[in-house]
Amino acid sequence: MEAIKRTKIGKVLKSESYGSSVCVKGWVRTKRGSKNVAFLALNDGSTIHNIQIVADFEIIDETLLSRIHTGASLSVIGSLIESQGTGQKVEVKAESIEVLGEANPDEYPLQPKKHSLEFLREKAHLRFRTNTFSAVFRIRHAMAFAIHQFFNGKGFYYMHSPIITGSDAEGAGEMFQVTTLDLDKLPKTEDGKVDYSKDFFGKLTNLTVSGQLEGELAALALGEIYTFGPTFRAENSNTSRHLAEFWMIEPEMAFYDIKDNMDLAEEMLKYLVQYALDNCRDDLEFLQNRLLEEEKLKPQNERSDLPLIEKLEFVTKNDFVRLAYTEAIDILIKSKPNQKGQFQYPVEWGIDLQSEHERFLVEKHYKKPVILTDYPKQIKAFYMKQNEDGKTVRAMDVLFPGIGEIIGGSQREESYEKLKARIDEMGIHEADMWWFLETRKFGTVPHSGYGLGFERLMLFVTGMGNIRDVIPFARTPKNAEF
RNA sequence: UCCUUCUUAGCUCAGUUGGUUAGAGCACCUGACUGUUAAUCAGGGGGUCCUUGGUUCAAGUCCAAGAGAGGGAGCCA
Repeated sequence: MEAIKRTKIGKVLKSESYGSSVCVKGWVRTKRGSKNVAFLALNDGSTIHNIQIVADFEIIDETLLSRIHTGASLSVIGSLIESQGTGQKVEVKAESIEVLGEANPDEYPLQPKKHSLEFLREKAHLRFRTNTFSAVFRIRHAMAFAIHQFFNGKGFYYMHSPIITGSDAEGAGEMFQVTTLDLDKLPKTEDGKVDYSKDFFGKLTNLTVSGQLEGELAALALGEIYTFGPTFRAENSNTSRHLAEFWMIEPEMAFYDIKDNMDLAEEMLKYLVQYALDNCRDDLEFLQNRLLEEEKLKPQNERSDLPLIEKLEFVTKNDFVRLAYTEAIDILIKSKPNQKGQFQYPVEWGIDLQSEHERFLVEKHYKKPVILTDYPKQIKAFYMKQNEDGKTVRAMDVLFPGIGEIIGGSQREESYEKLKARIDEMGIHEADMWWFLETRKFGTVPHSGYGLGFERLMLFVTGMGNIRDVIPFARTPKNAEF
């Protein structure tokens, strides 16, 4: 038979050229049979939907069909016809089927049924082949693409901050050390310490915990930049919201004050959510239905207020609440759970807000995203701009329902003296920070920036509950399989 | 790292106050069925009850330690 060019299944399903010959390739999701005919659901990743292949035993050899099970890969040539069944509009009546790769049903772990996410986490190499994960990773692509589109459209430059860093002053968490030294035979200095001058870079180096400091350097010349890359934290965090390796978007903007910063963050989040609504409809609908099914098993009070798509639409249509830390503490002190002593951690000015406090503000009190600003300086990083009150800094955290902090940022301290004083106060090694300080010495300007956790955005957009399920291969304590 | 729950067939799970041969549904194999929608119906094969040690006449079940996983917390994005 003459070769026909493959058409992706997403396109075939939208076609109405009945009678035309098509070639589709993909992986079998289910096989159903009766006496004279078999039905194969075929998926190639181009859409959440499968194409139904009809294999008439008078045309397709039954021994060939016996080699086909869930998971097998096929190339099918046939004619596109209007479906005689009710579940789909079009289907392919097979004229020839080539088995590209068999999948032994005794060994292939995926079945045409619901698997637990925990089970699929251990089969991360195959979970792309499930509806849920193919939807999640198509959306992940769309979000990454939309981020570039958003910033490019605003004249931001995509800046590549280094992955390996020689400064340990970033202060965002425990770091992974990078070395080529032989750990069994470490070179030592005279006083018995490791001699890093013998290491690859001639000094102690780590994987980055943030591209922010380098991002600031670029912003103070290019104007508006963003980074988007992997970030590494060696924290022993075992939660559904933390990874040891995750992706972060960090815009830095010259001449932006804290309000400009908040405006940008809000506009960006709404743009991204709207992009998903406009471009990932089928996948969102699938994930929404999946969540609704899952929630049927939960007691009423644990169910979410809105279905996924309505929740996303709500975010795009409503302004975020903007609130100073001091006001937030007031609200919390006067709140019912506090009056009734239901908070585990007591509320008073100066504390770092705990999950339970953030959740109260976002999920109970306002029921919408909240941007908190002007935190006490003691609980925030050294580079944040100090307010005139001497007590607070121009930090901003964007809090989302169900997720908590999705963005953390601030206006940056542009005064050389104030920044240096803060570095001294916090005991940061000044010699490592000379380059950062020089930007404030030479032509300093007010500027701002923030960090968006890409996987936390993914949690929100997909409605998934565990961050390990929105990144292809999760790196967490005691787990770097695949 | 802390608190808590869990670990039984390939998957999801049941297994009573400790008791004799450990079960179900799905998946797989065989057969039936005139186009199915996670097809259906009948039959069949399939077990290191997470590991180690202990208590007991007897442990899937009780106790201890360890491993792994889930949920919550801390750290944060």
